[in-house]
Amino acid sequence: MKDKINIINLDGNEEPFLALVKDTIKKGKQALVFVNTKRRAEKTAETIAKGIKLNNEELDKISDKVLNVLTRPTKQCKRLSSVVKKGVAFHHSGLVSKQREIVEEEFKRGNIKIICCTPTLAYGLNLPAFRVIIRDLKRYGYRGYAWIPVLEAQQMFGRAGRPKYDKEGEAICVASSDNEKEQILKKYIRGVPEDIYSKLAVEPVFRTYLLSLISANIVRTRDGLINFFSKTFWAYQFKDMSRIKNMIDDMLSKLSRWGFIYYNGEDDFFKSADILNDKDNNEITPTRIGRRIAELYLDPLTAHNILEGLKSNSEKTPFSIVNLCTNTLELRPYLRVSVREFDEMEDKLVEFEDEILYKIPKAYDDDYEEFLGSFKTSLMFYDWMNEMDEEALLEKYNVKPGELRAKLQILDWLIYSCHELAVLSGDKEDLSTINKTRLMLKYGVKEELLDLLRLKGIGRVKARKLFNNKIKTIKDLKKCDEETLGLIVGKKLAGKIKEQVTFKKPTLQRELKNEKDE
DNA sequence: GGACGGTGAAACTTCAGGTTGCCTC
DNA sequence: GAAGTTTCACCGTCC
Repeated sequence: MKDKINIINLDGNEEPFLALVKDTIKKGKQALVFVNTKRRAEKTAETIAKGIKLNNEELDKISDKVLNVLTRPTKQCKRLSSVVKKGVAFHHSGLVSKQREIVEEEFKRGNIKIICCTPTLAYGLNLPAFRVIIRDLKRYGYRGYAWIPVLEAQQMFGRAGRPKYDKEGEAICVASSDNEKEQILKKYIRGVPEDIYSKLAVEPVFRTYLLSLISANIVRTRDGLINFFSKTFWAYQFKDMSRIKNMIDDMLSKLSRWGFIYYNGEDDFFKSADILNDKDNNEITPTRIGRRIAELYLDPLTAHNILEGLKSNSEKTPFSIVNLCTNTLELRPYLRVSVREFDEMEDKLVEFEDEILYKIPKAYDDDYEEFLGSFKTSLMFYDWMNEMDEEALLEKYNVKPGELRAKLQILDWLIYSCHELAVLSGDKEDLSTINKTRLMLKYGVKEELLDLLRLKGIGRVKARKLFNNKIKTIKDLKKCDEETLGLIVGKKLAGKIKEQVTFKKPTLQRELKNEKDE
């Protein structure tokens, strides 16, 4: 297909993107509007919803569905629900996954006409529209406010034109001045995409792959590893094989020092690899822990730090486990600690100091700010475990429901990994605290509610209700008559609960079941 | 005189996303 | 860079 480039000059008072959106709907087509922040995605969706006349029963139903995805709708749920009524939606990582699914599905079905989104929708998903409007080609990043990469813009352009429905598609960049128009033409239309670089050179990626190659029995000697990496795109691009060899040696040495690999013929598992470098073809074997780390897809450094933390003499508490697992690369980026919060964080730090299982950096250290960020993130998890109201928690930490869920999911995986590491390192003492912590996080409850949560149909809210009515255990539930129970949790659920406690023994299996978003 | 509320300017803050990861009846 | 949020000075009103 041949690309056609047109420049449209819009005049009038209306915002250009609004005029474009209205035109799309008039044509009976759909559009994606790309913007540079989550907030802007929501605001733009609201502006569009106000500016168009679209409403039908089907949309009312979808709006309702979107509103009631969580037990209690958050501000964001209400906002999304109200724009969906008009056939408009916003889409970004802050949405709960169920809501994202609904928005995508209903766009495919043609019910939702316009989606205002961040780049989430440019990747992976097959969500083509007749028209793609790129409202923002600049975004705040590590280099300040700057143009987005050409590759990314092209990825967005590529969403336009639906193979089955349209012969062609339109990708429209919005410029705010003549000068900007020229820049956009030069960079994105006539320009060349950026080079692609191998990610293998990034240390966490490199060490993870190195361990998994050994662990999966793909390569078992130093020579073999060098040979393997010499054939990668990284080596092709990087060219300097001697530096790559050094990196491999350094990493092997670390992995063996951490006890994740050993060299055959050596009885000391922890002997440093650099002593053994001359034995190029000496077989490298993963230790049991090393193999498990690779299976868990954990970064070996994370695993090492968790193991060191577990070795600490301090007593393990739910907070200390959460904090240990939060202070990892996997949970980055951490929440930001603003200047205003600095003092508050330091006060909290004094309060929780004894529960931190690793060395706290000094205030003048380079990594102190990063540490405070991870500390703040663990405080958010701690509030969640202490049953803080979800809306209040989102507000306090300035996060969106989807982001909280995503972070909780990663933490769950890390705490499971922590459990596995504790088992393999023979640390039986801490297992029950680790398991307990994982459950408290899964349901967002204090320890005292865990017994009640073994039953189906009871979540954090109902369990708290029962507990506050002095029904604290399964035993209490057995004693309580169905009528009284019905007054607390509703008639229907009371019956179900009674059935569970009378006939079946509640299983703990439910506890670790995947219950998405709730 | 002092407490209080409203107003607007100035200062400050924030800003995308993420493969696939483990367990499971 | 832009939009939203917080802070603060200033002013008028009321008791």
